[in-house]
Amino acid sequence: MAEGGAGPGGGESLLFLTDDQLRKGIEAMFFAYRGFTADPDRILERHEYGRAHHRAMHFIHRSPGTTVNNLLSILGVTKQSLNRVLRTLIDDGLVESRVGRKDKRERHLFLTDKGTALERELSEAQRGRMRSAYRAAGPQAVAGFRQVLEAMMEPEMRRQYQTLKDAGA
Amino acid sequence: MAEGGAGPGGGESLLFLTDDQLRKGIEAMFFAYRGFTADPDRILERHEYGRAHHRAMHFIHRSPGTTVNNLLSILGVTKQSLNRVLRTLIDDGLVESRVGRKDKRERHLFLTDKGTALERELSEAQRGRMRSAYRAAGPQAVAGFRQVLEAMMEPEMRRQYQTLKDAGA
DNA sequence: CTTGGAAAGTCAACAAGGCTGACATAAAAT
DNA sequence: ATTTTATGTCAGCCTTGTTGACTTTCCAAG
Repeated sequence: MAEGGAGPGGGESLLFLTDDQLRKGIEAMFFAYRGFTADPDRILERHEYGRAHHRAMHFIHRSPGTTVNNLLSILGVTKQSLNRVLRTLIDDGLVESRVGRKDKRERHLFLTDKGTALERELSEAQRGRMRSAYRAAGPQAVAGFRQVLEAMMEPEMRRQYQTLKDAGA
Repeated sequence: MAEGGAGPGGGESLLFLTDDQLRKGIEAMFFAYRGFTADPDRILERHEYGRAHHRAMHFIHRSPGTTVNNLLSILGVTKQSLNRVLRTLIDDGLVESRVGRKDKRERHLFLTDKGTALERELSEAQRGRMRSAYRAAGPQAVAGFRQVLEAMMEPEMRRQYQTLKDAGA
């Protein structure tokens, strides 16, 4: 099985971390991320949207009623950039923006039925690939995959991720 | 490679793959990739370059003397797009382009000393984060990480990755 | 109550880096 | 001699980042 050393005996950790091993990890991230986005990208192209629209829809679906500011901190882009994407989604009737009841400065975002349909199409494609990869690698590998990814995040993003993760669990 | 079922009780594979588990994997990829590129991005900004320059330098460093066409198929962009980046790197004296000895149509690409220095700065930052993540997660997790990523790649990119992986091993 | 600042969102304009299409050159292959 | 291949270049477009300036709303201090 894959080099890894692995097995029972974590003392090997140091041997393991040659620059070459690290480089392979870096390239694996690079190529895998391309695969990760490939299926949604093909669908988005047909609908004349981009990855930015997908990201917005994903997190609105994930946390319905979230505010623009919330979304900004999750996506890590400027509000102007997000706003452009959001505007086309609203104009096209995929997203609904409701003025806050308590604080009228806020806009609460929801997917419409049409938006929900596209989000499902996109996420089903993406989950399909993830499912195959998980099946091919096995449960133990999946646990390791998640551990390494989590350790790779910036602390602030890890907090965002944990919050989302816990909310959904 | 990891026998599909893995671990004690391969029967868990199916239970495991709820949409919620898959969604967490998707979000983990999203947030982790941001961390993955964060350090190089900061360095690149100081040098007035972008991620595209980093990618080109990485693979030229990885396979010195590679041709433009080779690089194109690895990076998966158009020649016009790559050329823009390559031209600035050549003009700035980070990359050298030598006419092929055997086939004079080809250009073989090399990092200059200056290019090597910047590449090292970038890759050291990136390896630093990868190393911490690997250490935090442990050798077994690393093996799983690599297995899942590999399974997630498009077949063509997996071939590219394997070739590079083997060449360096 | 009013006023001044902070917060949320919007509009305008610019830059990086993808893309396509058209075309030029040199070298290799037929 | 002709065609194909490898590379480079110009022009122009699109998406999605950016900053700066502005409006509306809220809240808190006077």
